[in-house]
Amino acid sequence: MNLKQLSELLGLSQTTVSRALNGYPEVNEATRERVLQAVKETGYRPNKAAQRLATGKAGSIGLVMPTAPGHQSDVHFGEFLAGLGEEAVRHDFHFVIMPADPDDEVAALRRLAISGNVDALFAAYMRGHDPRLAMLKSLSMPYVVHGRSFGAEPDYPYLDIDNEGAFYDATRLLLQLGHTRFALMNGPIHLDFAIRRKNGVISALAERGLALDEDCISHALMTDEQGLLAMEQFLQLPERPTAILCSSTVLALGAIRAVNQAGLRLGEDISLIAHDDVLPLLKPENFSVPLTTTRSSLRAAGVRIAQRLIGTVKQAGPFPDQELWKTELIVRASTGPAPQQL
Amino acid sequence: MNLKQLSELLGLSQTTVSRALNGYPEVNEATRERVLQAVKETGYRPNKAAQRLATGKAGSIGLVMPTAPGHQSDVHFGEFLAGLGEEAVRHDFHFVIMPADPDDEVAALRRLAISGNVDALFAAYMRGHDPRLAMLKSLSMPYVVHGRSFGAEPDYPYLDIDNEGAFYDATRLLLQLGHTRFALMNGPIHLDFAIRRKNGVISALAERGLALDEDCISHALMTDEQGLLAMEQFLQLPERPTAILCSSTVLALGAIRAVNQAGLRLGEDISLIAHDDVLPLLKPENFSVPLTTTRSSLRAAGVRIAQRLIGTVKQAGPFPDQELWKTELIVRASTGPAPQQL
DNA sequence: TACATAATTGAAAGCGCTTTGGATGCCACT
DNA sequence: AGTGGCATCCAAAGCGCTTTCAATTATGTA
Repeated sequence: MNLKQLSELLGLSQTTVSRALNGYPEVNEATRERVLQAVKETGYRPNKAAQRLATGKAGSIGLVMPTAPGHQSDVHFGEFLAGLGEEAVRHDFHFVIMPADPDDEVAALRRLAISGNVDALFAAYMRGHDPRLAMLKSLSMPYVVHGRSFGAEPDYPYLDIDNEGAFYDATRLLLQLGHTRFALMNGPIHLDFAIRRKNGVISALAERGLALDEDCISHALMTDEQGLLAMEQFLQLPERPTAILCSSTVLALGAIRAVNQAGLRLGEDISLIAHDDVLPLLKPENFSVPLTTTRSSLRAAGVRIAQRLIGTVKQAGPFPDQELWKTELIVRASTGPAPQQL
Repeated sequence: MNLKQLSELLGLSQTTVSRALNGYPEVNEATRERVLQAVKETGYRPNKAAQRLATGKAGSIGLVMPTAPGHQSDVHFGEFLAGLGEEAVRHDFHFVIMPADPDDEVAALRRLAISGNVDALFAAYMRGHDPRLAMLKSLSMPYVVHGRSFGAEPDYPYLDIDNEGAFYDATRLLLQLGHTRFALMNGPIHLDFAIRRKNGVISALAERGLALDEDCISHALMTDEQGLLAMEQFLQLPERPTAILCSSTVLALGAIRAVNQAGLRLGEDISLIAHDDVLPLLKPENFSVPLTTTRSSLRAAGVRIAQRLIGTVKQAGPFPDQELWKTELIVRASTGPAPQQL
């Protein structure tokens, strides 16, 4: 069943039927009713490819999924996608996911844009001086970036959380509890959020005249395995840190195992604050010692970005170009006063 | 730059240029070279929407992502997607992801098929007597199902792992170690794999004249939280089970926490075997007591399904319609001889 | 040399939709 | 009666590609 058949069935022109379906005003209400009724009866669905060819609009947003043989799938990606999806489903939008080698993201993004398969683009895992920004700007297609790109002019549409503020606040709390020896378990240093979180820690420490030793920083993929390794390193330092800032609850998972294996007690010998993306899989309140966290829902960010993207495509009102979400600092049992010096 | 412009530039007809690009044999090699060269210079990219409209092929496979406000995102989904992606990227395929309410999957699948946006479909999270099978069969579109549907005639293309065999083998191992009191922490009972795994356990026990008590079975979402709760229940039973079969390492995470909190030792007081989907996030060898597992890579399954789907669309040789992968039983420290009766 | 055959190329007809640029009829108002 | 305005509707021209059918040229055969 296509438009032509439907219009013949109704004794109307394709034009009128098309207009009736797309809500144009110049069609008689009675006629519109008749068309809608016929659609219901016949189960007619417009062919998207034809619609797209005619309008240029696709009803979909494109994103690049970093993947490669051996590339670890990322829990955070799935969670964010769920948020995007939750909103997309309300507007009958879908995603076109272009899998791409992580080294090939710029090209993949361009391919996606040129393919004509998408109306808007989305990019995440931003890096410092990210080359994708220039590429996105050069396209005449709406886009929103999740995160920011350190070092780049902030003149692009983004949604980010206040990573620096989060880790600044977390560090301050630990300072107030009397800690003086800090360590940071961070994500890969080329990623924007890692840079900012590190800056947050450093500036809070600087206010007390403290510095963050290079030995007390780890940059690694955010897996529990890396968390374990990093923490083992920290614990072997001559001046063992007592306060740990941790970029993910996933890292914390491994870190805490290391703490336990060393016979130390979390929240007493070692205080730890992790950033919590609100992954359903890893609830900080369910850890055997519940985790103090800086919290911001990754999924909520997905919902919001989908809103902005879809809204822009549908020309539904202006959206703020830049949004910076504050995080919450939630205190649980993994933080406590610094142990007394012996 | 479109086909017309390109062909004018070359002084050829659109027909010839199109043929040159799509590898048709009836075009002179010299001409083809000339065309390919021009494409490189101009950066011409065929408009996918037009291509699709003309051919009916879209170069994409469709899948439904179960999602809804409050619906937990699933680590397993992301991992599987990564596998699909890894293969898709090799063939310049992409995905169209249709987010849908879990109760609405049949309709979502149909919408996806009718939309004309995809060449093939994929369905997962199969249930017993799954209604999607009839729907998929009625479509004239290639599809592959991940998992099977218990109770339905197995005449549809699927890739599944031998869930029953896996849990049968695991149970047998525990029996050989002298265990007699078993419990099963399973996924939601409506899911196919849960049904089969339960059957595997029951049939292995039956061979020794043992039965699985209803109190010793839990069916729940596979989160660590549910794992914790289920294990707490088990531990309070008058005849505490000593052997636990567990449908996911995620469940095991919570279960083990409960074991520790009860002051019991894993691998001594309690033996546990979990099914391992090879999630990068949760490696069983990294658990504080490394886990004995039945193993089958979810990601590998994704790769294989993408292969079959894409291969079918491209008409690249026949593929087996039904595949059943054996799992590996890998023994680590979480299993040990049954504790002596006191 | 004449004719069948193979190798190349093109013109044009769609694919199913949207949208431009009229038609048409009806009404109110000069 | 004549005019302009309005509400409806339609014919037809694309959107950019593939593919059928036909034309043209080159090659081989008798």
